[in-house]
This record gives sequence, C-alpha cells and structure tokens, in this order.
Amino acid sequence: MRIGELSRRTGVHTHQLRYYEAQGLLEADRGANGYREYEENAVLRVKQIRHLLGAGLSSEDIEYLLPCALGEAPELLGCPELLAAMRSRLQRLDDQMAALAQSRDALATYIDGAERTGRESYPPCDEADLGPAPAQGAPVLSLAQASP
DNA sequence: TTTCTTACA
DNA sequence: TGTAAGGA
Repeated sequence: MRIGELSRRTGVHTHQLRYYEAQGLLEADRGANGYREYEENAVLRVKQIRHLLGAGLSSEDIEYLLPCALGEAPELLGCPELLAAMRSRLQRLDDQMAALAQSRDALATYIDGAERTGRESYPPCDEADLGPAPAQGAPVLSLAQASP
C-alpha cells in the first residue's frame, strides 16, 4: 500500500510516517515512480510505534526495541537485556521526578514568600531574564543516556 | 489527486 | 510536529 492508505488505516499523518522512516523505525520499498510502498505489516508496526512513543520512549529507543515488540500493545517479550535497560531508565525517571518535585516546592516557597510581602524590587527585575521555558513534549527517556 | 523532497517555525 | 512550496 502507499503512504496515503497507511495513513488512513493507522490514523497517523503521512508527514509522521515519513518522519518515522527517517528515524529508521519504519521500512518502505520504492515503486518505479519513487512512491513508498508499504507491506501489510506496516499497519501493526505503526501502531506499535505510536504506543511506544506514548510511553515516552525516544525514536532511538524504539528503533532498538521494535524487534522485540509483539502485538499492537506491544508486548516486549524475550528481551532480558532490554528489560534491564528499561528498568535503569525507569529508575532515572523516578530520580528526575524527585528532583523536579524538590525544585517545584522550592520555587513555590519563593513565590509564596514574594506574594506575602507584597513588595516590589527596585530596580524592577526583567521577566525576560528568566529565559525561555523548556521545550514541551521532549522524550523523557533515552537509551542513549542509559549506556555510557 | 497523490506523493515527493526540502525547508522553516 | 505542523505547515508550505514547487515538481513529477
């Protein structure tokens, strides 16, 4: 099938499908016209990719573990080494969450204190000095970081 | 019409 | 990720 049909059957935009291919997650043959031709199993493959992305895994991680993926969910069986890598990343995620919670509390305390005094600084501080907010939607986990 | 690549926010 | 240009 071509990319349009795969898009319809998976609910994933063609742009994203090309992106998955560029990331090495999805294979496609090329017809004489240069159009991508997908195998029937690409439908399942795309659904697996969506699920794993939803779990916060990076493209790199997914490329690594897709061969272990079974079914749509997908189940990741028969990969003890993969399981170990994911456990270590889960641990790091917990650590990060703890650190974030600490930062959050400290910040909330500052805000609370500032609001309590009701006074303003002189000269007034520039909001722009705080810099841009961190990008949203960035992968939380990365296998690359897991193996030094 | 559909898909392609490339580029940009 | 989303959107767009310009061709085949």
